[in-house]
Amino acid sequence: MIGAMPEVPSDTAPKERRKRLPSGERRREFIAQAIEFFAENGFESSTRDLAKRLGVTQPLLYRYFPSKDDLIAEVYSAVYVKRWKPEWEVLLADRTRPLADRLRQFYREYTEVVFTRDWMRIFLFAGLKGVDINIRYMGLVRSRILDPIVAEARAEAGLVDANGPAESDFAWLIHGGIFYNGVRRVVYGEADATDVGAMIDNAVEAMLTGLEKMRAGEPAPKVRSL
Amino acid sequence: MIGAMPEVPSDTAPKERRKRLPSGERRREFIAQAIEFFAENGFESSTRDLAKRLGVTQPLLYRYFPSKDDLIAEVYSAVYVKRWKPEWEVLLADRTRPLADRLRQFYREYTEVVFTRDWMRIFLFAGLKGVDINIRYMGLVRSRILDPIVAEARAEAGLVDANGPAESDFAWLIHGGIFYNGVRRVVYGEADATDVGAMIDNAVEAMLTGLEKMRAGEPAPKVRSL
DNA sequence: CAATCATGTTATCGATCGATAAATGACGGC
DNA sequence: GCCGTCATTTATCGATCGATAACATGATTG
Repeated sequence: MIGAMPEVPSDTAPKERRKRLPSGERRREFIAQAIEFFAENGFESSTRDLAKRLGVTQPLLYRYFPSKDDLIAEVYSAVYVKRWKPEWEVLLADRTRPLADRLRQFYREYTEVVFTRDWMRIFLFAGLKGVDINIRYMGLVRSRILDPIVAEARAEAGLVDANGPAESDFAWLIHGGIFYNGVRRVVYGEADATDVGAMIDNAVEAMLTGLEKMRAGEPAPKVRSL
Repeated sequence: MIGAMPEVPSDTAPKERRKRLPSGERRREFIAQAIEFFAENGFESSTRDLAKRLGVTQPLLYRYFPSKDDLIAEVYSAVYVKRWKPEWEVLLADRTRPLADRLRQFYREYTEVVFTRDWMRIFLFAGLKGVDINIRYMGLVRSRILDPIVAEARAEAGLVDANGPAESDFAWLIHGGIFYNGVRRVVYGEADATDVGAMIDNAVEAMLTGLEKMRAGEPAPKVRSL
């Protein structure tokens, strides 16, 4: 049946009839499309629908991935690991600039990655599925982002000792507020009109003033760096 | 087969062998258990597993609900509608008390409802499923909670005109931060150790000071109420 | 041009899904 | 104590799921 009617074989088009891609290229295409597919429809969607979207047959997926779960693991890796920018940690630690500047730039870059439909939805799907990768990711956010922010804020105020747990919690509060703004935008389709940059500016200011107030009850700094 | 071995009919126990509950009572039990079941396993879980948890057979569900989607709709209603407390709106508008007090009490009561495993997970599952009920719920939060908060803050400062969109956005930021704290607690199992009350107190203070700063650039109030 | 091998498809299995029809059995009214 | 009503179970249907085996085909190489 299929193939009997050649459905207008456009000679100009790349003639991408239906076959023969090199292994690596095909695999990359599978993962890239699987990200969007699972982000949109959830991980419980069928491999047949994914194959249909890819324009191949379903068993072909199993030539590239041993099981559906292995494909999903590749999706996780592509989204979580490969979109994390190590330069963020460098940026946050750059004491030649005021911390407020660094935070504004960081959250602009961070939201550019995270405030996307596939990142957000895959994060939420994975979280509800109970996979450990989300917990590890939040550990990364704490250790590489939030704790450094608190430390930088203390350093800018002339304090050198360790962070208190309350400060870390407050940084989580603002960070979570920013993140949830992305959830509202991307998952619920709200807040499109409002400006991300303005939201970030207000959030950064609230974070810094909140951290400052939180340090008010502490003893005066013994060493002033500047 | 079943019934041939009475599997130790404990005479002391309520002898809940396997049958005959009045219709209304059975229906309520189904919905109550379906909330926990779907919250834990997602809405794509099978009706057979739900029936097993309930100790009944799967077709019995279809005598009480026309379809699985109808049962899910009942779950939504039970979680979203019936756990919303109208007195929250009264509390927030009670101008005999300082706004900070009202906010601290409100968020303590609100998180008592929302920071539960089934509420949180059903909210997130429903959001990813794309059902409109979540969008309507967030409209409720804005109109009954956040906009009133902004209005109360302006009133306490002696302003009487309408809210600006930036203030509403900032209220969403802090509210989202509180909500996301619940996600971390309930969904990801983090932050159990830290105190919810302390987090709320810091969040309320940040919200009020943030709103105050946001009004700083505006013209002076023409009418002072007190 | 024929042999080879990796890519891709066809066909199909066993399990599980939501849902329906028919049989069963517990309980109250008489 | 029988009887009918209605809650509940047994049995089953058609669709869909992940996965596997067997077959087909295009490209490469000698």
